[in-house]
Amino acid sequence: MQHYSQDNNSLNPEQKRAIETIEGPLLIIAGAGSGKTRVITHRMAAMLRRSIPQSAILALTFTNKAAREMQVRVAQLVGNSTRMLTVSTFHAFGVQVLKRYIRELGYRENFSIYDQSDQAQLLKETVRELGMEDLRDLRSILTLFSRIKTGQTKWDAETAEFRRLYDEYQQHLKLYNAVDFDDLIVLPTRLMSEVARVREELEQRYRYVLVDEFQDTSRAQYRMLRLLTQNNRNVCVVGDDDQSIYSWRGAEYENILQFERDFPELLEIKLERNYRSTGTILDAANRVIANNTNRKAKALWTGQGESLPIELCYPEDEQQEAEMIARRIKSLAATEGLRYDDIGVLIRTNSLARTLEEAFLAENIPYRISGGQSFFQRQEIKDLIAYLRLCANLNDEIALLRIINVPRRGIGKRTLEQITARAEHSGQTLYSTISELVHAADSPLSTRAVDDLRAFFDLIERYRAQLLAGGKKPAQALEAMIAEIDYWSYLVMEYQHNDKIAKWKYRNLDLFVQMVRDYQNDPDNLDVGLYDYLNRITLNARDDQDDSEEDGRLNLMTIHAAKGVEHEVVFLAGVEDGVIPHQRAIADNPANLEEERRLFYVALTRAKRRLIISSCRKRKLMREVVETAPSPFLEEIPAELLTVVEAEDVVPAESAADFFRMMKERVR
DNA sequence: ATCGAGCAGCTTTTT
DNA sequence: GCTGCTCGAT
Repeated sequence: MQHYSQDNNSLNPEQKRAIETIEGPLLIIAGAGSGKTRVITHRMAAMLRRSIPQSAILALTFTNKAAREMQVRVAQLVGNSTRMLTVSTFHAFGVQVLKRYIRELGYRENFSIYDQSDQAQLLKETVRELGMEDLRDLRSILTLFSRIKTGQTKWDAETAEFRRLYDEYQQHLKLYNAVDFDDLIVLPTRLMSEVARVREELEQRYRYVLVDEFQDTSRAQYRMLRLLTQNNRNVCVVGDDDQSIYSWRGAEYENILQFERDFPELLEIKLERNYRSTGTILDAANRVIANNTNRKAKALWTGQGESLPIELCYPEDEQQEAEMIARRIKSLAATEGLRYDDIGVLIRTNSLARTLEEAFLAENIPYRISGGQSFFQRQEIKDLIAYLRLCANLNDEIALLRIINVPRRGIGKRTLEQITARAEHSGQTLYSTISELVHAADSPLSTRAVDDLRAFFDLIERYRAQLLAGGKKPAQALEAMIAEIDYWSYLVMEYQHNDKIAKWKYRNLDLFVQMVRDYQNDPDNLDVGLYDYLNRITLNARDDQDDSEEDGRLNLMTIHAAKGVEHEVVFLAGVEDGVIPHQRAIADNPANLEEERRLFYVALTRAKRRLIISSCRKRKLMREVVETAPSPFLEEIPAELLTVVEAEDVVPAESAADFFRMMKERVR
């Protein structure tokens, strides 16, 4: 398709070397578009050909999507099933380890995984319990907790006031038999360093470890990796410091330097030949990223000669920008025979998506959006999952609190307060307190409250038995439960003004049941149960769509989500000062400017052939329209690589009226 | 116990 | 311009 993409059978000498070096530590610095994925998958295939058993190989990726793709590609290369090969994210791997060994830490195997909204819920509850009125910024507190837990931050005078809250938060997690995302990394690490048997078993099994997107590993992840590999020393990491864009989540590309120190005998290979982009695009990207200090020297080059200039245009506002992009996409599809899925529209923040989506809808362009709210984050789905989670782990208080009165069953604030007080007093979990109250002869609650509670208790007990009993089909049980709790009536009640929403939500429940059914019918999942499914859902929060069914669609995504992706044509929208670099990102720390530049670099290098950048003169941000200036990064692209296009030239007219006037003139 | 009005805070990125 | 939360009224 692309005349300059790499031939399927040929590998350049560096790639070959990377693939054939199987033993010992290996550091691959892989520039954008240098065939990184290709090298990793071929390397794994080479390992298998040398009779290294699948089960001895562990490949760690950054997203679930990347993991799936890698697994498929290796399977294609070896022409065989790769079921015993472990390809997963750090977090999913952590779950596996915890499932096997978490007892050593005093948890049980049916632990729940708390995502950020569960965490926020738990934090709120903890704040309330400690009687701290000052709710302040929950999110920044959670960020602090995360940094404490992963060892990025230590308690100091400034943060001391939250220490008690943190301890309490931790205690609650344990009591609920729940772990948060950071625990998925931190607890396995602790297990490996504190329990000799765990580490021995793991390193005996995983004798060969690969890590993709190494520049985005956190310190905690690196610690885990080092423990796992420092005896075997067969560890291959692949990364590019110029593409490190997750420092806000704890990524430290300095891990590359640490790796060199910890594995001094390593072999370092640089992949600098770019097979993806035209010379123009690559040149622009190189020039931009050269403005960053503190990077590993690297010179990407391509065999490609001259090519299309990068287009730059300045629409009046986001409306005009969106229309321009939509029409341009249509004309590209018509004149150049491009498929919509050859095109990517990249944005810095999710909030920019809406206007673009409207324009695509208006122009009938099928699109898919990655990022944004996931299916599993929707209220109705979270409700259902909470039921399942409670059945799986009766201690999961966050799940219990979510659904104890959803749909309404008469267990209101007062009743709940009484139960909570009692539970706190006796140091027991809410659920066992409920069990006690339901069975007790004398109860401080009214008869009616007890009856309502008993109905709830019985419901959970019954479905718990059904859902967990081997052989029984969870999907059927789930379906029966939805009917029994009459979630439909609940939706009708809640959305009486808008039965469309109610219907839509109910349909989502159906979809969810279908997903559970598909999962339980998949022969690959025969040996796994409800817990595994729930865990998988939590970890798969974002990329949950069936990509296979989405062929032929335009890709609209954040730059973060675009990592590892490439497109023939890339539109880069909203390239304004304050959007990229994002104002918030540089406000608290000017050093973040370099990360914003890397982000811009990643965006540029997604394009193979054509790059179209737009920067609006005005933009509606929050509630008001503000004048915007072009991103300073644009000045870092040499002018001769750019051609400025008038938005009006691309878009026939600003309004329908103008459009018709023009048409008339033409006819005349 | 439930509902609705009014208000606050928010939109940086995600496993 | 939206969501989620609190509080007061029923």
